[in-house]
Amino acid sequence: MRTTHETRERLLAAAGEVFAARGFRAATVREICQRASANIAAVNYHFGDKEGLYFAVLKSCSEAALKKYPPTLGLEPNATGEERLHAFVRALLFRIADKGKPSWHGKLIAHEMAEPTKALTTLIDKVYGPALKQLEMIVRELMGRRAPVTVVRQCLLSILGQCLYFQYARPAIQHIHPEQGFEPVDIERLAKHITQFSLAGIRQAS
Amino acid sequence: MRTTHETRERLLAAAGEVFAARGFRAATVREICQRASANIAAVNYHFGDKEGLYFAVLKSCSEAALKKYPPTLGLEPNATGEERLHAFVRALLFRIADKGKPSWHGKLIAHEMAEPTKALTTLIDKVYGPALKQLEMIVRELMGRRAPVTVVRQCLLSILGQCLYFQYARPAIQHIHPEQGFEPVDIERLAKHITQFSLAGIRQAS
DNA sequence: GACAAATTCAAACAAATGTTCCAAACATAT
DNA sequence: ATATGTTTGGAACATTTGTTTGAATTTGTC
Repeated sequence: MRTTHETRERLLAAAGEVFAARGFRAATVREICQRASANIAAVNYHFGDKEGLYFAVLKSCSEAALKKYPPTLGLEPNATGEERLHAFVRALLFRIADKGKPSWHGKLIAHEMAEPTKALTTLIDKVYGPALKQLEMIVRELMGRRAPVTVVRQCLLSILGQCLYFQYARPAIQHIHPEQGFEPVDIERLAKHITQFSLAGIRQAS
Repeated sequence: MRTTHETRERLLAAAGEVFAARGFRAATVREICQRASANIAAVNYHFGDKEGLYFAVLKSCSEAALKKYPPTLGLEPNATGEERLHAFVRALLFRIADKGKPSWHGKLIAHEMAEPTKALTTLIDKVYGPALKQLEMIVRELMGRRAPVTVVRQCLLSILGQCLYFQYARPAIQHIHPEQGFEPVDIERLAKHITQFSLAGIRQAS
């Protein structure tokens, strides 16, 4: 039988919104089903239970985010280390600031960090591991072969921290600095700043 | 009547642990009362409702954290901008990495960020506003009077991002880099790195 | 010691929530 | 058209959770 899985898709979409807005625990299957115009029992039928739906959403979102903004966003094959760092930062920021489906991803991850479920480690290994390796190679190239691993790691965390801060502290930032926008123009500016800031930090540490 | 408020204090302590571990919604008053060896009705009697207890914990924790690690931690009155930046970063990191009562604070804030309640804006205005102003003055001093406000703000966010990342992504960091410790020695090293990294970034942006 | 206020306690309540059940509706293949 | 497997619908169930209630107990004051 060729199942169209219409309601399954609708559930996935609705669950993305609700989980992102309320977090796993606070989200109710009733609200999700209502938004999806599905029956209450639909979640259990299609995903086993609420947790199964959550994992499916997480998987779907992270894949969508990485697909829409790959870490090599608009990069020449023979790009320099500086250009590759900029591309990485830019893609990461756009992934965070996106307003469509991938944007749920950021909020879901934020909830995961504050209150990790079993899904977190899986997600890190499968989705973020490769991206992190990539950044590590960029930093290593910028610092030279002789840089100790601990220093490379610290620089890695500094770069990631600057980017992910916007995911973590968005509500606070918008409250303290209401003039800070999150439009594409602002993101571009931000990406340039973080790249320059980090390049200076990296060179100083080399 | 001179009320000793013993159970009130015990509730506050127990609630700190439980709220930090599970977040506001997932925490149950039953578990809190059990840990505090108090009756189920104690929360409502002493704090009105669960939310009242939560606000009280948040207030108590943030005050304790700022008191234990003031932003001027071990600073000479005639310190240089570099020294003051280092002191600020160091205090912030220690506040985050603390294992006692103030450590709950970090996790509570993480939950607030992922899912803001009314308490967040109040907390930002009352507790974090002053500390942020302080960092802004340090950065401004380092960058010189002629630095545009937008650039200062970006550097501010870069510094905060590097520090708060350890609060936000602790579970992920510990999973990816299990060799990264959070002991006082590690924090000192980290504070030095972030300070140097940021100083280079700031000078580059000036 | 007696009285009043404050606190604790056990029990129950009301609302919300994830899940299950089973019949009805639907789609597909023979 | 019939049979079979799949999906949906509505209702009910079992559990959890925050809150309330009213009596019992403790505490402070005179």
